Amino acid sequence: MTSKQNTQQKILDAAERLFAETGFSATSLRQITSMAEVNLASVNYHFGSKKELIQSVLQRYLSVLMPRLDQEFTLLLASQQQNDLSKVLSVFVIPLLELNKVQNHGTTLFLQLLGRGYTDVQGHLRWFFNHHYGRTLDKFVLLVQQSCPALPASEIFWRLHFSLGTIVFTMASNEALKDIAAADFNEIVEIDGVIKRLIPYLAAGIAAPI
Amino acid sequence: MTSKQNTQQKILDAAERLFAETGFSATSLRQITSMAEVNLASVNYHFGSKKELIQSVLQRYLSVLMPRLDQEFTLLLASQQQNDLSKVLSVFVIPLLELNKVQNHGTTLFLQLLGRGYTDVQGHLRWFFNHHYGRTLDKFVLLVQQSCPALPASEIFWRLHFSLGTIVFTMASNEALKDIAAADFNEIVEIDGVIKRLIPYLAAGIAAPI
DNA sequence: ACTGGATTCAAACGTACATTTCAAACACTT
DNA sequence: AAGTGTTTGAAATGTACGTTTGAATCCAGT
Repeated sequence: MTSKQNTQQKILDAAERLFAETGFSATSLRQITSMAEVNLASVNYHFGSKKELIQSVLQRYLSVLMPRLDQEFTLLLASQQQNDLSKVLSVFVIPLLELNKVQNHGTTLFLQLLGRGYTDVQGHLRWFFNHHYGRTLDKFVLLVQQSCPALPASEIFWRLHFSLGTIVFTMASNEALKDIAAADFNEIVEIDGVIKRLIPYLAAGIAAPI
Repeated sequence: MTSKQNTQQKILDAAERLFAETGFSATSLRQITSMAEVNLASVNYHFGSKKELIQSVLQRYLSVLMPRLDQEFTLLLASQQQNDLSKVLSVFVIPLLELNKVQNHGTTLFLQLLGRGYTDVQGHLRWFFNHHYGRTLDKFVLLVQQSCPALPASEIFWRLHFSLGTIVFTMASNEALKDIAAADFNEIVEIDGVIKRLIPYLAAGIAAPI
């Protein structure tokens, strides 16, 4: 039993690193298993298929993050007062940073994986995500609508997708951006620095006058 | 001579559609050549390799767009007055929409391809782009800095990359977003509608208070 | 120590890919 | 109409992939 969990975990650890770095389709099971130092066949033995491995990799983070977010959203919704948009967005910060407890550099890894999930052609991921966590997302949209009563729902729809793009793209190219920032501005930026830079940008964009 | 141009063009037309839809690596030369109704070998004959085909596909748009943008940037820079950020960003609109003259749905196709260029793992594209059009981009960055004198250069760097993410992601998932908007809000949005929705969002985000 | 299910292993399978090859077909000049 | 350089065609090459297989190995319960 211990060796089984060990192998599964070794596969998950190697897979998430490679997936985050180079994307899902561009990462082969052979790369994963040789980094994890396990047999090639063990991926299909333990996870069934590459597709299911991808979902398991994401699930390790989502199962921690999403209930926390759901709890925060519910709390804010119950408060019945109109919440400032920055405050609503800031709700993400702590739960995201706590993913570092799941794994070293967990926050960065998760956000990169999320980005890959949207930019790689992985239709099953979109379904998987909506099916498991659609309810929680609905609460978030409601909160944003409440904090921007002047904006029509359709405008909010577009701006939230713009924002998703900002986050996803930033995280997908996070390594490159960090390198450029270090070279051009002598800035050493960690993931929490990026997140805290994102908040005012997103808040201003979402709440922009029409 | 006519048949040569014909085959090359047929390949380019099919390639750009498939690349935009499913990404560069996920599109095979077999898909391209069978959609274009040409022989498999003709891609390597006319373009040398898949990599060079990708660059040619992008170049068809970039060679029209970038000189136009460069011209506009130079004009704005010469005006010596402090330009409003929205005005700077709006400079993109007409040149982008004129890509529809290059090809049907040229604007959408180009922006989707641009997105793929950043999210697919295609290191050669980043080099290709910077090498050919780095000068023009520098002018744009300068304009943004002039219009946001309160912001430090490093902050502008991050926010411009956030904005690139917004654009690229939006265009990569353009089809899906259009469908959802149509279903949920009875909205029929074309590419120029998306671009015009983007401008205030981006302008507010880039100029947000720190 | 024995047994039976869980796990690992090396090897192979079938498929798809980019690229190469070389002969056939073509277009254009003379 | 012949000849020449350009373009296309069908086939093959070699590589990499995800997945499957069946035997070998491990290990807990008796």
